[in-house]
Amino acid sequence: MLEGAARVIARRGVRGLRVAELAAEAGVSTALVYYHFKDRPGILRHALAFIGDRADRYTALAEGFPPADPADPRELLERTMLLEFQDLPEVRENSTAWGELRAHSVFDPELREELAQAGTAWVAEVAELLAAASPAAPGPAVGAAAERLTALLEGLSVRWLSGLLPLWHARELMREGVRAEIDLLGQGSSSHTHAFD
Amino acid sequence: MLEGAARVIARRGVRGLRVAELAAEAGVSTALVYYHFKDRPGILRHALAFIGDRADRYTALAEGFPPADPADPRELLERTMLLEFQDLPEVRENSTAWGELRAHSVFDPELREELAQAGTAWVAEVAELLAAASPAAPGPAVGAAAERLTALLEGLSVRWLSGLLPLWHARELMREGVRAEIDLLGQGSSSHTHAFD
DNA sequence: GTCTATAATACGATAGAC
DNA sequence: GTCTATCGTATTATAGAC
Repeated sequence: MLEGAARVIARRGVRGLRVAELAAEAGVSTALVYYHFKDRPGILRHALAFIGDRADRYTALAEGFPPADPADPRELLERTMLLEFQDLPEVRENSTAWGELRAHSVFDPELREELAQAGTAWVAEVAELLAAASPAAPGPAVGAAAERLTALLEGLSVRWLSGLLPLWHARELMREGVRAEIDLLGQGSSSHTHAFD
Repeated sequence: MLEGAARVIARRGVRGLRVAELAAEAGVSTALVYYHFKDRPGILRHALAFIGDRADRYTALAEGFPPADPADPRELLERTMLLEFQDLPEVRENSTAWGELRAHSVFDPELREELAQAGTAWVAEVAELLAAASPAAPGPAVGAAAERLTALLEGLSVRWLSGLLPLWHARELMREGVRAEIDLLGQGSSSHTHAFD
């Protein structure tokens, strides 16, 4: 039933989700949906949690996998970021639903808390990978790079999912972005501090 | 009336837009709204065009303005990108509405065409500024950098608007992003070409 | 062009049987 | 736990007068 909710959100968006459609998708009555989730916001809450868990699950895949496990940390980071850009139903569905929840949170303060938590954890994870790839870099610079990379990922993801950017191109831009940030971190902490504004 | 539509979209989102609310906002009856825009999709179409125009108008502001007009092209680019990150009602409203239309386009193919056009123009504009800031850089590299910077802007914008990122921080990350891409372009086109994947 | 109804329907939610 | 039936309301859209 939660899978059904994720599927419907990915197909219609958060506000496009109709309880009747979700019920049909899961092959049950609307009454049963309400029995389990109480009301519409309840559906959204559970779906959000489910989608978040599922994303964690396949993010964990980047570690422990085929070519070169303990290998180059830069490649591990690159692989992790590229996990979001795959034309597999589950990934596409998850990316779409997650992006929609993110976009929706602009208008729905209730969604923000859980989203903020997940978002912070995700940025921290990227920062950790980044730090491994560039051990000499100062903490704040790594944090900023992680925020930029995750924001870039989200921007590219929307373009891919709305068909504005072909998958291969999104992947290439993401890869180059990772390299750019790592280069920048490696380049050392000279000049680039500015106090104005 | 179009101002009203933009305002309501910024407040409730595309799918949260209610014809009655828009009518109230503009101080007219719902019937009059339908008289002018035909139906709900019509409202969206016109609102989208209006919001796009308004964005163009204030993007043009970055050129011809106070400190140092013919100055450093890098600073011009930086200023242009930062125009989206201002806590002024009109800017916030426009950013919110535009972001929402972008997000909504994932689910609504009809919105894509006009959105794609505006998006392409915007990327091209950034590419031009980028080329001016780094004249020696090869065209494709400049194009890629422009796509990354605009995608980064969009990702940061969503985070700012949903309260996940304070304005000053979004601005700082954007500024550093611009510098990173320009540095990268300046650094020359050595190594960074990859044929795998 | 602009209004006051009002029709038509879509949608969330619940009651009550099994 | 699960269903069928249905209620109440919110929302889009139109008719018809001014």
